[in-house]
Amino acid sequence: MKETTQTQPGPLRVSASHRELLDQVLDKWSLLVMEELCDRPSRFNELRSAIPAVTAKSLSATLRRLERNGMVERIVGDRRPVSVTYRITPLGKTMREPVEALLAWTTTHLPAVEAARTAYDERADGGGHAVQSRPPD
Amino acid sequence: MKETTQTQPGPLRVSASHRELLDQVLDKWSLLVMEELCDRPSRFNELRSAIPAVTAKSLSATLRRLERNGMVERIVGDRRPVSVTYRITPLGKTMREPVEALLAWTTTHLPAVEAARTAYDERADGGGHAVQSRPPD
DNA sequence: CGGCATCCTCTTTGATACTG
DNA sequence: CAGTATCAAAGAGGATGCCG
Repeated sequence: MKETTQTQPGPLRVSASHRELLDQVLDKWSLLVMEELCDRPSRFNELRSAIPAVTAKSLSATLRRLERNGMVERIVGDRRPVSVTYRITPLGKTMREPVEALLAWTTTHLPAVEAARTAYDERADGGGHAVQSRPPD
Repeated sequence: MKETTQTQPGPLRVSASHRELLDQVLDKWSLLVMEELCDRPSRFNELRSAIPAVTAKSLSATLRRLERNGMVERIVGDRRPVSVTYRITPLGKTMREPVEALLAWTTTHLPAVEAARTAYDERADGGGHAVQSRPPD
């Protein structure tokens, strides 16, 4: 394990601006889209194919939001039936590292989380609360 | 063509399980609650005071979800008017690093994002799309 | 092909009130 | 104090249809 990073001093301040930005950038479809665009630029319908569960409306909204936040770039070709390509921006690329760290965390700890879920569900299922007494303060 | 030939950086796989876990742990109130509990254990109404915008219902739901996922621990004191304390678990602490990395990212890049937003809004306001021709493919 | 507009539903959230 | 129950409001998201 590498614990070279700061662990105990962190303020972990979650301001409204931070929250809003995370909401816009980590929402349901954004991560999938960013994942695709990190690999290569894609056109609208390529993205739809790559992410079958997304509807045109949601994809469109996601792309516009990401574009507005400077994460992706919308490139319109001058062909006839219009061809639009989306590409990740340099700013968008900077997001990759922290997001990957987060994803790595989920990969590492998902088993522990699932164990906790099972334990919790069994506890709730069995009857009352199995809690130990521990006087606070 | 290259399929999933990810190069140097990590895979960035966003599976359904990852997505679900992130949704449970990064949602609207969870980060605020975790932030509080990282500092010190707190009781229910302490958390309500610390996070004025949250309702009892939402806080309750958030805490139960975090508890189910093994991120926080619910400790019931044996006093008369019941005192319940919430404390972060070791598993919960492991989340702090990647979350802080993400928060640091927002802090670093929020100015760039806001600039992008302004530029986008002005572009949209001015009229149609200011698009440059760039033939894809 | 790449969208946006409309309608409609389903989920989430908040306000309020009540309980152990 | 620490919640739960209920209702109302809001919003995300899907389905469909049209347009450049």
